[in-house]
Amino acid sequence: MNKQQRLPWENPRFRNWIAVVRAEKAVVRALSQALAPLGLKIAQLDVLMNLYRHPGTSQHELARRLLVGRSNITMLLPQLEQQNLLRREGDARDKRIMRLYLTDEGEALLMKALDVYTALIDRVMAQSSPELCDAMGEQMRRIVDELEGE
Amino acid sequence: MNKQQRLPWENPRFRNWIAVVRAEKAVVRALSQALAPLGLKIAQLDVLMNLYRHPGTSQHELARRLLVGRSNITMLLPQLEQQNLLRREGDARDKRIMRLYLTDEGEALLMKALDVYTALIDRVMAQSSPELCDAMGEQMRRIVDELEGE
DNA sequence: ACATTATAGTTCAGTCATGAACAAACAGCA
DNA sequence: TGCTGTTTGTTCATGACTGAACTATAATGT
Repeated sequence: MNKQQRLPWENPRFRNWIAVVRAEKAVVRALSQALAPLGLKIAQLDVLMNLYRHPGTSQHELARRLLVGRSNITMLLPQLEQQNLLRREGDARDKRIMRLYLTDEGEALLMKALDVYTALIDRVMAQSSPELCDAMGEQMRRIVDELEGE
Repeated sequence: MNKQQRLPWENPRFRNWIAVVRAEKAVVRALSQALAPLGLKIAQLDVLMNLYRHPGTSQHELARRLLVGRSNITMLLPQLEQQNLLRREGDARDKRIMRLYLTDEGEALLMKALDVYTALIDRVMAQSSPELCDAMGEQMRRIVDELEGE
């Protein structure tokens, strides 16, 4: 019950995790600024990326993949739709489902945004060797598995 | 200008970074749930931790260390003050400054919360060797340095 | 001493995500 | 067919955080 032992800032694991949080926050901030000239928010970029990889996704699937609530998607789409970045089509068989597709314009903007994104990631990840980077990615995936139960 | 090369999900660095974001999100979610029985939010725990390490901090300093706006601190404090977790004292020399101190009650609750926090971090970080964990922490600190300019 | 500038904290309006409650559409089974 | 339960998307009230404007104090320069 020695108090010193309990103080987490002397625990390497704890300090390292704090570093993860700070780094994530810093990159998110930098990415937000880098995307601003394109008129895109990170959440919107996430949507466009997912639609590029999975055209015809329903709003429910999209919400699940992005780890956000369905209502969030509902409120995110009109902005993107009005900018002609994506279109929504009612599913023929199931009238509840709205299927989402990128427009050409949306795809073009996505490509620009991905250039920005990858440039930033390359820059920050270049601080370490590819091997260490891979090891860290693997470590992070194990954490997710541990917490979300495979 | 081969399109394949530009798609970031085939870029290991990019995929590894996505893993970082997901892991951070998962841990934050788990921590929120683990702290709920104590009646604490993560933002509140951050405040208590900082006050423990730096008693007498001003609100401005606190905001800067937590990387949040000053107004956020202003709105965070009354809840904690009403629960008798901390107290605010006007600085004697500079009447603008409010200095913040943990109460005994606040310190006691902090210790409980830290137990919860360290248990979670130990659990997720136990997925990897201490050496790898340290290497990753170092990597993250380099990222922060790179983005925030030392 | 006085005017200017800077700083600490507060207030307020706006943004973004959440979760509960809801309507419409579907699925399954008597 | 009709009843029941489920799923999809929307609406709404709520909470967290932000940044700009504001007040009060303090520091600086002449």
